[in-house]
Amino acid sequence: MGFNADLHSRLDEIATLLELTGANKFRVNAFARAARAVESQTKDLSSLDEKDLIAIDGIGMGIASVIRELADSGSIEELEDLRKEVPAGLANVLDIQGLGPKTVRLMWQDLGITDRAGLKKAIDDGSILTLPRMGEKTVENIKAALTFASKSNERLALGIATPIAEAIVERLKKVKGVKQCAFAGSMRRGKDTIGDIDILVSTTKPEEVAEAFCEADDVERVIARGESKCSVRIVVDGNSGRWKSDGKTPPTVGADLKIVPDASFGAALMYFTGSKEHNVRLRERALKKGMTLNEYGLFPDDKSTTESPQSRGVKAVAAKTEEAVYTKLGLPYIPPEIREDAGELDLVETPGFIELADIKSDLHAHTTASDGVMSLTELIQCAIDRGFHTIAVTDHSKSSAQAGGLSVERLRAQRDEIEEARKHFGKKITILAGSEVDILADGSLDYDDEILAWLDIVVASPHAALSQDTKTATKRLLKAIEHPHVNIIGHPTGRLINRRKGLEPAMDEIIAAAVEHDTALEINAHWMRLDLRDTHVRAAVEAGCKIAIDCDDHAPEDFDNLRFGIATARRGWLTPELCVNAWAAKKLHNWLKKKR
DNA sequence: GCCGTTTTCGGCCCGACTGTTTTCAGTCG
Repeated sequence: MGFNADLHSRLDEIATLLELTGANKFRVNAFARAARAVESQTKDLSSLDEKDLIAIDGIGMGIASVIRELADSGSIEELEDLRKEVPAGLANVLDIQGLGPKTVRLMWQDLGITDRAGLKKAIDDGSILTLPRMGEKTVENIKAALTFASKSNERLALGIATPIAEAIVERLKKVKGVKQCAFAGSMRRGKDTIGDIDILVSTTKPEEVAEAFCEADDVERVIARGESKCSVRIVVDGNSGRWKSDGKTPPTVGADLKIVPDASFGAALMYFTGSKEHNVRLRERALKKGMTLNEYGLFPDDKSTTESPQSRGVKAVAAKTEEAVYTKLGLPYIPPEIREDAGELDLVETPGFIELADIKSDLHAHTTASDGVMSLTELIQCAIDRGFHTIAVTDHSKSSAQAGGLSVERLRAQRDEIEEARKHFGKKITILAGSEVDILADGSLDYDDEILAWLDIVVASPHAALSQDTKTATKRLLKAIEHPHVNIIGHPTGRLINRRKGLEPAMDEIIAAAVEHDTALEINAHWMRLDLRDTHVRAAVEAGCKIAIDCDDHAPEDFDNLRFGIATARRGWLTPELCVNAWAAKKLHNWLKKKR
C-alpha cells in the first residue's frame, strides 16, 4: 500500500473509532473529511512539510502534524490509543444499516457487545431489549440488516446499476400523474461504483408512484414507504460480460425514491444528486448570502427556527431548475460529475467538458484474431455506425497467450487483411493497423522495435504481474511511456472494479513522463475497468497530459460503454482539446505518425 | 479538528422516516 492509501485508511479509522468513543461529532467529521481530501491527492504526502499540507483544503495544523507523525515514525499515537480502547469488531457493528454510533456505543457499554457475533447473541437471548428505545420492531430490522450485511456490503459497478435505474425511470414515467422522473445520486455524478440507486419523481399522484415503485416484481424488500420517500431493495442480475461472474456481485441493491412537487424538481434534483459534501458547501454559501437551501428550494432566511420555509408558504427564490438555484447562489451551472467539493465552487463559468458527441474515433479494439467476438469487418462496420472517422485494430500481442495474442506472422497476416478492408470500405473510415502490446513485468514491450515502428498505432498495456510494488510498477510504466513508438498507455493500472486493485504507480511521475514524451494515457471505458480512474484523470488534465478514451471493444455492445468513459473523463475535468479521440482525423493521424 | 469578503472564536446543513414514545432520539442521505 502506498503512503497516501495507508494514510487515508488510518484517518478514516480514527474517525470511526472516535465516533464510537462518543467524541465531538465535528472532530469526527474533520478526520473523515481529511481522509477524503487525502484520497484525491496524487502527490506522495509523506514528502510534504506541514506548511504544504495545511494548504490542502480540509487539512489544518492538527491533522498535518498527524500526517508528519505517520511519515516520520510509521504510526499515529492517537490511533494506537484508540485501537486499545475500542474493541476491534465494533466498527463492523457500526457498518450495519440502521445502527449508528449512539446505539452501538450503548450496546458496547451496557451489554458488552464487541462484534457482530455478540450482537447476534444479544438478539437471540433477548438481552438487547433492555436497551433504551429498543423494541421488537427495531430488533427485527437489526436482525434483517445483520443477515444482509454478512452477505455483502460491496458497492455496485456503474455499468450494472445504470440499466437497473434506467428501467425504473422508464417504468415510473408511464405512471399516471408523473411530470418528471430522473435518477440522481452518485450514478448521475458518474462515479465508478454506486452505493444505491436514487430516483426522483414529480407527480400529482404520489400514492400511485409509491405503489409502482414499492410493488415492482424485482423488489425484494420494502424498508420504508412514506408520502414523499420510499426505500426498497432490488434484485440484481450480476452479469458482468466477458469477465465471468465471481459470485461477489451483491444480490440486491438499495433504491430510494423521492417524491417532490414539480415546482421543486430542480432543487430536489440537486439535493438528491449530491454529493453530500457539495450540498453542505452550497447550504453554507446560501446562509452567507442570507438564504437557506433545502430540497424544496432556495428560500430567504427569515431566521424562523420553528418550521421549514416551504411549510410556512414562504416563496422560493429559486427551485424549479438546477440552473436557477446555482444562478441565485452566484454560481455557474455545475455539471453533476464534478459536484464533489473539490474546487468546483470556485468556477466562474461552466466548463466545456468533453461530451459523448465529441468522440470521433476508437483507438483500442479487438477482433476474433485474439479474444474479440467481432470479425475485422464487423468491428469496422460498428465504428462506421457510430460515426467515427478512425478505428484502430489493436489485438493482443504474443505474450497474452490466454487471450490469443498474435505472433509476428499472424500480425503480418492481419495487416494484409486490413489492406483488403481499406479497399472495401474506401473513404468511409480510416482503419489503423495496430496492437495492444503487453508491457512486460520489467517494462519492456512484447514485440521488437522494428515491428512497433511498422504498426500504425501502439497501445501498450499491463496485463500480468499486477501485484508489483509501487517502485517496480512506476519503473515499468515509465519505461513504456518513454518508448519512442508507444502512442497510448492502455488501462494504466490494470485494476478491475471490486475484483483487483491493480498497480499503484506514483501517478505524478507517470503523468509528468507522459507529458514529456507526448504519450497519451487511456481511460478504458469498460465499466469493469474505468482506468485511469477519475482522480488520476484530474491530475493528468491539470498537468496537460493527453488522454485517450477507448472502449477496448471485444463485442459490438462494448461501444456502448463509451458513456462510462466520458463520465469518468468529466469527473476528471477533461476538455475535448486534451482528448485525442475528439480530434479531427488529420490532427490525430499526424500525432500518431510522429512516433512511427 | 477546520475555517473566516462580517469571525482567530464559535460556529459547523437540513429534512424525512421509523419506532419508540406521549414529544422525540437516532439514523440516513
